[in-house]
Amino acid sequence: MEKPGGPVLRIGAAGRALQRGGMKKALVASRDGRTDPATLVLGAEVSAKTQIKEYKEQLILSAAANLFYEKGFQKTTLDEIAAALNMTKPFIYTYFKSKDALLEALFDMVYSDFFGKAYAALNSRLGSPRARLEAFMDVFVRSNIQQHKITGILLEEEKNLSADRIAEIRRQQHEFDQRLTQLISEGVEVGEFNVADAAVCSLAISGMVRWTHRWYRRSGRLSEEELCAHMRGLALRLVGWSDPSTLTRTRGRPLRRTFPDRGHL
Amino acid sequence: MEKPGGPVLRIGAAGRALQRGGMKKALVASRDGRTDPATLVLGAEVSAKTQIKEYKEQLILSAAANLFYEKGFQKTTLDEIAAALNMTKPFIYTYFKSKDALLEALFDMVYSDFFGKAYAALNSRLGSPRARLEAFMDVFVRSNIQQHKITGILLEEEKNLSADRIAEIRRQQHEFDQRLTQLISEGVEVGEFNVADAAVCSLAISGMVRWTHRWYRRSGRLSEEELCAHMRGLALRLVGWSDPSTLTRTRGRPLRRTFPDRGHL
DNA sequence: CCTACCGATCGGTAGG
DNA sequence: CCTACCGATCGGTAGG
Repeated sequence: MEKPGGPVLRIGAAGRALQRGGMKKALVASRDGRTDPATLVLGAEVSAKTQIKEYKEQLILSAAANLFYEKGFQKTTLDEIAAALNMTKPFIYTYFKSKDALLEALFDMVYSDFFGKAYAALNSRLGSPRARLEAFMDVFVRSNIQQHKITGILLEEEKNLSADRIAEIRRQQHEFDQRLTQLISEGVEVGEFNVADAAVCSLAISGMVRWTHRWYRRSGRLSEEELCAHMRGLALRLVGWSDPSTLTRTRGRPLRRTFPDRGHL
Repeated sequence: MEKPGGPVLRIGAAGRALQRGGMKKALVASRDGRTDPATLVLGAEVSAKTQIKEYKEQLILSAAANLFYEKGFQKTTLDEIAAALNMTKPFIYTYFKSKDALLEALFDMVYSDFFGKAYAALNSRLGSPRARLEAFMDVFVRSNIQQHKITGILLEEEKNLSADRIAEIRRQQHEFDQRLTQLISEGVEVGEFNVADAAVCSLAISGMVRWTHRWYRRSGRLSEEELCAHMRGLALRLVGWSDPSTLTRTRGRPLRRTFPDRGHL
């Protein structure tokens, strides 16, 4: 349902070169693998410079994210981030105005990417509540595991942001919860779902998914697809899904006749 | 199923006195409300001193926990903790040997209390898997909401502990996951539960419950009892519970005839 | 139980 | 893009 690898912190060939040989080799790898010829022809000098600038910002953020994930934001020093890039601290200050700005940039990247995709899945006018919930779960789970380092940072370093940013994040999180709750309520109205409290159910789903960043590893027993399938099935259980095509009604109440996750498990 | 208020950081009359008037008033409140006459008669001077010492440790930990929760461990200074107690920094050092020791003590308190209760519920030889799961959920949810500040600290400040302590915590967490998985597997074997992957199901339950510390407030819409009831019902859905007394078998497979959470919702 | 202090760390910058 | 540095913060302690 979604291509692997969002636009956030692609650590591909250049990222691996970075880990081996530092910033300079990474820039060479970048030119090899990522140059867009059209841009070079049309945009000439200026555009290439812009591209390199943005790429360096990505490399700095990538190094910062790795260290923030391993040691935490506060225990990571700018000298360490610079060392991971084979550079020195003032270099970072030519791209980011402060240590806090690095953390903010990481939040921006994930949030702008994730909410867009999640809301597209939740809101799509095509499809039953069940289909939309499944599409949403796919986005949600994949975002958590593909960006699992950044997901961890988002959860644990929130308090290091400015009060304004924290308020903004809480607002977005609240809207996210409301939209998922809304989808569940719609499912209840059309008789596909059956829940006592749509808000609690929505938060249960969020917790179940967000906790995965603590235990799931791509190198482990379950593939990404398998985890998604399990999580979709479990979400359908939480919303009390029943297939309208197979249910009969007893005193106005839908009676479940299939296992909600039979198709996946 | 469990009395409210575990032995961890009881912030009762003395704690409130602390917030109003600092350490000295809190000690007075302590003598009023908590003195055990038997101890005074038998243990005389020494025992009373020990009691006061332990009580001061509790007050320090309580002040530290509040600040760690609000600002995070690293951003909280010892001077701030001392100020919250109307004392100065060296006072804290007569009870704890370092800032890290404060965090470790908080972890110790919760872990020693919680795992004991949780394992008692999980292992009790009396009762069906369903009954044991419900008892466990009750302990798990209540622990999360009654100690919700400390629960938050446990989750977010783990990385500030020593490597040894982190390893120990991971080991305990892993054992916890395995025991819950074991209960689910037993339920599947006797036909009460129906899950594709007991380990994933167990982690889904943990995530669902642990996330509550992010959104549940006792002052909100749901009472503690109501939240517990919802969470029990949702856990039963996740494990695919079906009541053995009402199910019939079709090709060897139990067919669910009741809503797993009807009793609660 | 406090006053007064040390010493290390680290974010940030001047100047080239 | 680096060398070299400043200045503030803060955990921890001496001495009373």
